[in-house]
Amino acid sequence: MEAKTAATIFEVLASEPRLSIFRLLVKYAPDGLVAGEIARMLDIPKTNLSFHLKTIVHSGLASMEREGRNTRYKANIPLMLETVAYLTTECCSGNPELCLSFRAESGVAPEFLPSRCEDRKP
Amino acid sequence: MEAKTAATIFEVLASEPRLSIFRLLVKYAPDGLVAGEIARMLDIPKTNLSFHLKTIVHSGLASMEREGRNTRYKANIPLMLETVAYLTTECCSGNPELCLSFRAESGVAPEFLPSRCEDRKP
DNA sequence: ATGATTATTCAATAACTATTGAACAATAGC
DNA sequence: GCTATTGTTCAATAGTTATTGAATAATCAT
Repeated sequence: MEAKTAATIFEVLASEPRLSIFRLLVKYAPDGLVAGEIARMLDIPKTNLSFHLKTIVHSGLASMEREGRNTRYKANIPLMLETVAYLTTECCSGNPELCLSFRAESGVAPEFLPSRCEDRKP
Repeated sequence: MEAKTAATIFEVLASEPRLSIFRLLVKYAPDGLVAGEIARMLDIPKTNLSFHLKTIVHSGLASMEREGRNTRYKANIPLMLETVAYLTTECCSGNPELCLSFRAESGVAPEFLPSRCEDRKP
């Protein structure tokens, strides 16, 4: 993943309304939700919701498709995983042993941490 | 990690200059770099660099310490790992099987993907 | 002390992002 | 065809973030 792409994705996740929208889409994956449902669930005015959804779709983190008069939005989970991988790669590149030692100290449960980045091949 | 904290961190990573700075600090972990070195390496005016470094430090993604007339900045790798964990959790919450299947299909090498999120306990 | 080096703060401006109500377009049901 | 429903686009405004040069502070070397 290129840095520019990554920055665009982080820009989406950097706004609280957008992060909420995305989390909701992940929760309702793989079917997703239509705009009206999102607006109701998060209590965001529809016009502002459209604005944010446009940004999210533009980043690639969600897809949209028309369904009659509704528009259905679905989270792009592979792209989210690629983003996770990007951050992990940043961590490991050049510093595998560091990554390993920090993982051991961090208070985060092991099953939520990236695995085996310290084993990767150069 | 709270959503608000995550949003702050994503805000840091959402700007290209800041993402470059952070990547550089990760690359030079654990010793970090002093401001002047960063400015030279990335060709960012020092006054603008200060501005961005302040944001990064405020988010917690880097620490700063004076060294004579230099200021040394170091990446906070554990916080980056927590952020990775947060994204992973978002992905998996409610959808472990989905996460698993997408991981299998994704073109990303397994050692760069979050592991065993599908095994986590509720 | 003086001058050179390093980095931050300040102030001004530029650029961008968010929010909202009103207008508009498209579809569905009668 | 009309009306209600669903969503998007537009325009105006508000708010926030980025960038820069000039001024300032702190340290080091002589």
